[in-house]
Amino acid sequence: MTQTSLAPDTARAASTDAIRVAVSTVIFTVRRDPGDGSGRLMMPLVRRTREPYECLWALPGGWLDAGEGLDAAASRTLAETTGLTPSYLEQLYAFGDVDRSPTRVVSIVYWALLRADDVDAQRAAHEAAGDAPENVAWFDANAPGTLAFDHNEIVSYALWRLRNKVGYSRIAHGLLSDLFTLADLREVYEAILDRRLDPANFRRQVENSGNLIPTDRFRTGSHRPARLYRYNQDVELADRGPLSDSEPADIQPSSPETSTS
Amino acid sequence: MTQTSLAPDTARAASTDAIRVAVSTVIFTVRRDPGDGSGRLMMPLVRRTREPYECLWALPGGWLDAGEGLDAAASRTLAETTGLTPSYLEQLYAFGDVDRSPTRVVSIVYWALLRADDVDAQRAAHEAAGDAPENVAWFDANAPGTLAFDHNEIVSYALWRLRNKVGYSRIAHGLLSDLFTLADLREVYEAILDRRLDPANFRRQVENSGNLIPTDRFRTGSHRPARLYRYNQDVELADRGPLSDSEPADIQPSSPETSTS
DNA sequence: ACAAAAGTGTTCGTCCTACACCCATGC
DNA sequence: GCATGGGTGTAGGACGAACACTTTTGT
Repeated sequence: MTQTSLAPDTARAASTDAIRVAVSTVIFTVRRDPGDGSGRLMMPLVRRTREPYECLWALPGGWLDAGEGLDAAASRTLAETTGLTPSYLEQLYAFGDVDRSPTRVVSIVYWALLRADDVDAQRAAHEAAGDAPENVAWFDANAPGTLAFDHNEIVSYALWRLRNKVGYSRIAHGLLSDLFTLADLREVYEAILDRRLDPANFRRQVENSGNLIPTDRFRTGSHRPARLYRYNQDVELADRGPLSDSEPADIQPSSPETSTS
Repeated sequence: MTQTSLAPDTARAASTDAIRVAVSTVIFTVRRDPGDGSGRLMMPLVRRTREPYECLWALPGGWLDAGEGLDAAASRTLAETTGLTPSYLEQLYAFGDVDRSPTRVVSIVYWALLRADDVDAQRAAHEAAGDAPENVAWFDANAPGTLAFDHNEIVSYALWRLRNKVGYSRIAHGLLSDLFTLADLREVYEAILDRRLDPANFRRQVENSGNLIPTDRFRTGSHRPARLYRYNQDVELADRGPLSDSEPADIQPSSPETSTS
């Protein structure tokens, strides 16, 4: 599944019982709602241009190449289909039910985070280069509508994992730019957890966690200026267990080749 | 920081070799040490009978069949290679580095738990039926020696996950029989976490968790009799997220055939 | 009687939560 | 001045760690 608009021509056509391996990614970002000004968790999806599930929206992804690892395949297919390069990438789960696709496909699914300022920057870069990806649209991660394959279930699982992990790791920082106020950070937490947090208690929690380095800069413009903070780079972005040293999920820019057609 | 040690396109192998999908399982049980009487975390491994890594010990597993789901494949290959049927089974991670095997193999790895009383019972049943699995031996999960492929790394990750999960779910119960004392349960926790726990505080914690139902039976034989407890079956064995309702990792007996992939 | 495990009680420190309150800026 | 978000202080409750203590058995 999840061959988005990517060419599956390379796949051997005949053998019906071959098990193919695909890689897909659930990628989140937080965008400020123009309405009430609160942050909303958003997700880019790709419209399918062929059967099965033609015209339905699906997770970005593609086939695993014989010469690339799983992490690399996730980065590559994500860039090819959406033009985006995430700030954080982690494997989510392998989905392999027999009936999840008309042909037998095992999907290694990743989940990723994208910094708010990167969304527009990367899109603008693609616009300028004339290689803007087509068939990509942004959806409310909490209500993406009916998706292709078992992708609704996958998105639910990714959301569950994100909400869990925000409680015991620093992944929320993967959604912010280098400098941010505590209100920015709290907005991300509130978008993920979908509930309001006490500003006073939130401040103390993140200050005591030792992850934040206060700068001497402030953001002005409304009311009392708010201090800007930076991440402590010594601390891991997220707890990934003993696998964290093997491949730290740092993404290389990986020149996105125009291929969405 | 943008450079990740990824195989460049020059390394993309000549033939478009098919990517094969394997399923392996890290299975844990707690056995009482004959020496000091404390519980020890043990793990069955299978000796490889062919290249690569011939004669080295490896995780039980096998190839994914075209007509079976991932969970079913994990149960089947585990039974085929070790003759064991676990009490708990959950997907761990998908390993797919290009160089983790001479041929390109993506391994969907599961981890499983086995009740202490099931180990001997299942082994005795196989002895009687004359289909006792060969090339299977039990190892200390904390020091299994040098294993085939990347299986040392996989075992480390499974141990990390087990130690984490024992803190916020009831998986320890997957290692005990139906009736058990609080000392039995504590012994399991101590074997997993590899440290001693205060009996008094441990008692209150598990009693307040609502997972235990006290029976009116006691275990006698040494010192003051200890009350026997039973699990509250209404509570999930482990927190599996939104996937828990899809396939609750309950194992069907699935006739075990002796083999060693 | 004694040892040892089962089980209870109490104290202390830490962390989260709610909420009152002060501070600094734009208007 | 006044509204608003930034930032501090503080009291109360939940919970875990440490440990003293009582209970009940086998020997």
